[in-house]
Amino acid sequence: MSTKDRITEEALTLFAQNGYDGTSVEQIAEKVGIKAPSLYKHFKGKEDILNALIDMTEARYEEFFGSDRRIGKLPESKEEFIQTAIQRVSFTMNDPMILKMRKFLVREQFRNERFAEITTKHQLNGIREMYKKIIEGMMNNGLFKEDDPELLATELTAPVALWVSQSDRQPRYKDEIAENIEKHVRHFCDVYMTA
Amino acid sequence: MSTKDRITEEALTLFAQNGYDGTSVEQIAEKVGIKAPSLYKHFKGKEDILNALIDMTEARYEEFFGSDRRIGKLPESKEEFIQTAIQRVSFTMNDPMILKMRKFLVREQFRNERFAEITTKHQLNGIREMYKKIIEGMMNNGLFKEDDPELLATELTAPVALWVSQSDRQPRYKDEIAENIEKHVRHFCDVYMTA
DNA sequence: TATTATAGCTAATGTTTATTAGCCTGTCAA
DNA sequence: TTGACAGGCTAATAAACATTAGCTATAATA
Repeated sequence: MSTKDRITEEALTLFAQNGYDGTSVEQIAEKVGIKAPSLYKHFKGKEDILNALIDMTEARYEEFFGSDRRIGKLPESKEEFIQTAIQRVSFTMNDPMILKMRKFLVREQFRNERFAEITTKHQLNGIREMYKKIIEGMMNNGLFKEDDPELLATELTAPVALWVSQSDRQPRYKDEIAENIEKHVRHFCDVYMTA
Repeated sequence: MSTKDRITEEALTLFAQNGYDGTSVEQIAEKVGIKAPSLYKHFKGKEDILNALIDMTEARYEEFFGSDRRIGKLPESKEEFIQTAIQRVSFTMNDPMILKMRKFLVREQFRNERFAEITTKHQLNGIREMYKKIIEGMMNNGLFKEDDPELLATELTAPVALWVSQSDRQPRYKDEIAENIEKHVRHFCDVYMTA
């Protein structure tokens, strides 16, 4: 892996842990295994790293959740819907890169408009839009009762998003949170799915 | 107002805006109208201010949302339930002190266990517990269909919490967010309330 | 009235931090 | 072989920062 990539990698880890203002250029350099001034051969300055990171975060997010291909084929039963939903959450909750990106965003969301916007997409609109499409499709297939897909997507994803952010903050409750999520998803399906 | 109180007040504003690490003791002093060294007549150091603030945040939170008296009398109709719910959200979203406390917590939630815990209570468990009690009571009065009050409370409050945090981040969408919240609350009531 | 505590101030200190200047070495193309 | 460049290094710099020392004036207290 190139030094430049190692820098962004370690910077993301540190920014997620201690925030941008709580991280020094020297700390980043040390983790990479170089001296701080060498870092300026790859980036113009500290803020340049931050901008590279937000670009990377956006790109990775797009890659993971953006494409319609991510939806894959529509679940054909209640149990399949539940399984894929839970599996998706588990991935989101445990993948180290996504976890870091989420903590990074939560910490820096107030830095400027762009950060705010990406944070909203990342933890609110993105996943909701995805489920809106899935639920819409499954409504057409008669697996969901007729209702507003947007509202249903919100009611499914919002509790999950909140619990995931709790697990970022208090990882020791992960198991309990996973249970809550499963219970919630099952209840949601009982209420809004047919049969 | 005492100088000590003015210090915590201005510190909260600045910490909410720029974070703890992004705020200098000098900035706080300037807003208060004193010089930085004078601040040490009231607090042992910067971290001492932080701790005073988290105490204050917890106390205010308890005051606003903690007591059972906050629940007041149970709503006696669907429309009353909706009205009080929306009114509560509007207060939460717009009260300047609560808004600052929330931004402060979101920014500093990873600082230590205590911050994490208070953040979870503040934006997750606290409000859910309150609505769990309300919904439980209204179930007994026949206004809600029989169901798990905890799950219903989650499904009501989680989307609201997420939208409120969006409005902290992107206040220009406040109106749209308020609309979404009202739509969501009405849909929730249509599904889970009787008649 | 004499004294003491409070709460402000200026000046200073030591540390941390981001960044720059300038040097050295290994790699690769001309 | 020469020359240029990439990417590392050390040393230095200037600014920001938290904090301390010590002075002073005012207000409360004895």
